[in-house]
Amino acid sequence: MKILIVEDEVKLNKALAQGLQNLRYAVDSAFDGEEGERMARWNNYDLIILDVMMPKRDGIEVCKNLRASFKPVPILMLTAKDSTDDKVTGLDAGADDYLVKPFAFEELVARIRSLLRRPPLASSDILELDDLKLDTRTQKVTIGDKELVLTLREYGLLEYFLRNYSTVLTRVDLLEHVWDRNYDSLSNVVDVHLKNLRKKLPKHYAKRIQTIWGKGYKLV
Amino acid sequence: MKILIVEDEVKLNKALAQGLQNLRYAVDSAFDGEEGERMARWNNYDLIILDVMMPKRDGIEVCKNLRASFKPVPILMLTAKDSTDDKVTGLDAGADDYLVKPFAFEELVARIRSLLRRPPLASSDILELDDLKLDTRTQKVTIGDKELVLTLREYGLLEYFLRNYSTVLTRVDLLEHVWDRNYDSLSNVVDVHLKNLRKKLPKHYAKRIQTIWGKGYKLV
DNA sequence: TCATAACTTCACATTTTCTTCATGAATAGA
DNA sequence: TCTATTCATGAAGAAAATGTGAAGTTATGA
Repeated sequence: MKILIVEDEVKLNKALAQGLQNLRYAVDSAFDGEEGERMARWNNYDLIILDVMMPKRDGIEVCKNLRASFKPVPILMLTAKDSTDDKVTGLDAGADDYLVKPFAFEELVARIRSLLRRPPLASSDILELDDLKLDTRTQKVTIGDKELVLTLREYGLLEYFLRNYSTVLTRVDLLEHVWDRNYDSLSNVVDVHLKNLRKKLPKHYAKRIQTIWGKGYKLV
Repeated sequence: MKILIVEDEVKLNKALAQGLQNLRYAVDSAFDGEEGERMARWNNYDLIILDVMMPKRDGIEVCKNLRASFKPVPILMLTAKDSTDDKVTGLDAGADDYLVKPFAFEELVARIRSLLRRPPLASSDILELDDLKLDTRTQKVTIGDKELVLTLREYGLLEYFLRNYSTVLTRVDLLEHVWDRNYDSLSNVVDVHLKNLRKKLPKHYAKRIQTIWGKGYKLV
């Protein structure tokens, strides 16, 4: 198991590294956010311990950047503050757990174990279909590294299809889950927005939203 | 994804609604327990945010009632109190998560994400006949690993036969269950579609839809 | 307030499936 | 065997569902 420690306090960094090495983890150290992010990109760590307050680039940003490029590695944040705000910002940025300084080494180890035990959390807030990715945090849709700009309804439809992969969805289903006001079912709004969505998707994705005649649609 | 907010503090309700709308959720609002419960029953929300203390009917009761009528929607409770007692009551009533007021909006969002991550429990029942399988969720019919493409009526007939294995079904039975509008019984629509279905099936399956002379058909 | 983008409605084109119909084949009973 | 009835089938027009462009309406943000 390989762990990256990103922490600017040199003493703490070295102490943690030593402690974890004693427990037979392979450990790399980085001493600022920039270096940490670079190392995280180039290697496949099993876990990253990430300090929040750091020179050059703070932990929140590093975390966001890694998640934005779909690195699903578990991230454990270290923070000096205990404010809800900080906690939430960290979790929202895509961290999996956080620990408030100062902490007992034993507690850190316990959390590391728990994170490593966890089944690989498939980049949990990102819905994927091959190289199409929909990030529910940033509400961005990308295909490869190209962003797809969708309107509210198009986004809603795509999200719902991704969450219900291969399920046949009727127009009423879609109206109920993507629209907030209720329409009479004889409107063809769904058809129209679906057409627009298909048009924005590359052809091979558009084809995967199949029309089930007399029933509705499904994503395959 | 559609969310129902049940919260009597109008200002808070509206603020939450606005905030969630900005995150591209479809949002409905209710301002007391009674209204909330009614809306929850009439619509299929992906999540319900439910205040505990409310006029007319409190959140605990609404939650219990919904669970009693088997609404499996994720429920996130909001409460002003932090007593364990309250928390337990809420979870006991069938809530899935719990948030104490005042809370940071970001934390609410983090919890919503976590609840929505839970895969929708789409009941997938599969009807089988040897290696012919019909999945009602995906509405896909396969024989071995080959897909059989059926039209609406063909699919309906096959499904009904599978559900009534070895029962003699009259043309009227089939008309009533597979067709929605009513035909005069002297039409031969059923015969025609049955012929088409048989034609698409491999011979040994086609033969198993037997003609019962003077009565109807049965699958054996 | 105005300008712009997004949404909804509508009318019509297109596609797919359905139903009818005519005819021939099969069956049961006399 | 003959006959009346029932069933099977191919083909074509009818009907229904879906796709689409454009106009009108609503919402949003500067």
